[in-house]
Amino acid sequence: MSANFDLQARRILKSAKLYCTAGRVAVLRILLKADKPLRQDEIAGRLGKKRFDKITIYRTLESLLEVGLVHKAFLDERARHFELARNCSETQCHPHFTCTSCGKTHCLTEMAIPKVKGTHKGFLIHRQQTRLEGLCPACA
Amino acid sequence: MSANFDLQARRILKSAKLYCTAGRVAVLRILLKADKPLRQDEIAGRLGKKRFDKITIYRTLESLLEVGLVHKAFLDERARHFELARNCSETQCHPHFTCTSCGKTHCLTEMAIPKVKGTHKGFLIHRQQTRLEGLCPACA
DNA sequence: ACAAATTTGCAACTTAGTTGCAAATGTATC
DNA sequence: GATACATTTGCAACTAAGTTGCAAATTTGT
Repeated sequence: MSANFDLQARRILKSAKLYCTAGRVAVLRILLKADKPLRQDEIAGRLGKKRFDKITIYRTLESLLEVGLVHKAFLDERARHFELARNCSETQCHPHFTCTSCGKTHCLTEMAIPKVKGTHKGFLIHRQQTRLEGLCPACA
Repeated sequence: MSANFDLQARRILKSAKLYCTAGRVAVLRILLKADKPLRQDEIAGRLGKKRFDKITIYRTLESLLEVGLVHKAFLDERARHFELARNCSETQCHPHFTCTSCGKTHCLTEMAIPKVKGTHKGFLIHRQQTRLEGLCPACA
């Protein structure tokens, strides 16, 4: 299982034409296993004894962003959150739901958000992201 | 005109049962005149010679947030952006559009975003915010 | 004008993220 | 697997954004 994620991470990096380094494999592995957007320090925490400098983690995320493998999530928090660009179309990312009671964030990957049409008063819309707030099943 | 904004700001503060202080009037005035979400330092810049400590500005925004007069905008920037809760319904804020070419952000106040229905797999959705990306009229 | 409640400013601090550069690692080629 | 070149890494020092605690100042209701 563990090895599988590693292999998958390596394949992904290779096909994105990125140098396949220990740090990148480790970060990508964590993102592959994650079910929600993570902050730099959360990623660092999940690295366990494989320690990488925070700047390395930031730069890895930056590289993954550049090739479109990773997206930033827009949450009501000070730190940036990153996640694999999964369950996303070219024009729309899956919505993120944050519970106003417990504060936890969930990816609503199966939810269909109506898309806005391509142009509006001269604005050419390429991408759409939705943030939802309310009560999660545990708090409702 | 100037005086009108002041009066308006005072009235708003009064009806929100907030202490009507010079700092709050000044910040609210700026938000009333603004056509897009502003950062703390942008507000400070627009205060001109009326100087207030940044913490005062932050706390003012915090007070206005608490009574629902102000919202945070979700943009791809490090600093938080605040705007008056205008052109917003209880359940949905107007979308923010950021141009990927010039970087400017616009409020698309007249745009109707389809609302997600109330509940989804146990998630009770109260509020929805949309972020759009693409090319603005000037860059398209 | 007074007392109580609230807000303000300051200085010091935390947290998130960035810079520059030399050392280390990865990749392609022989 | 050694070489040369390109890219990435780690460090230390830094910037930017936002927060804290508290005493002094301001606002409000009476």
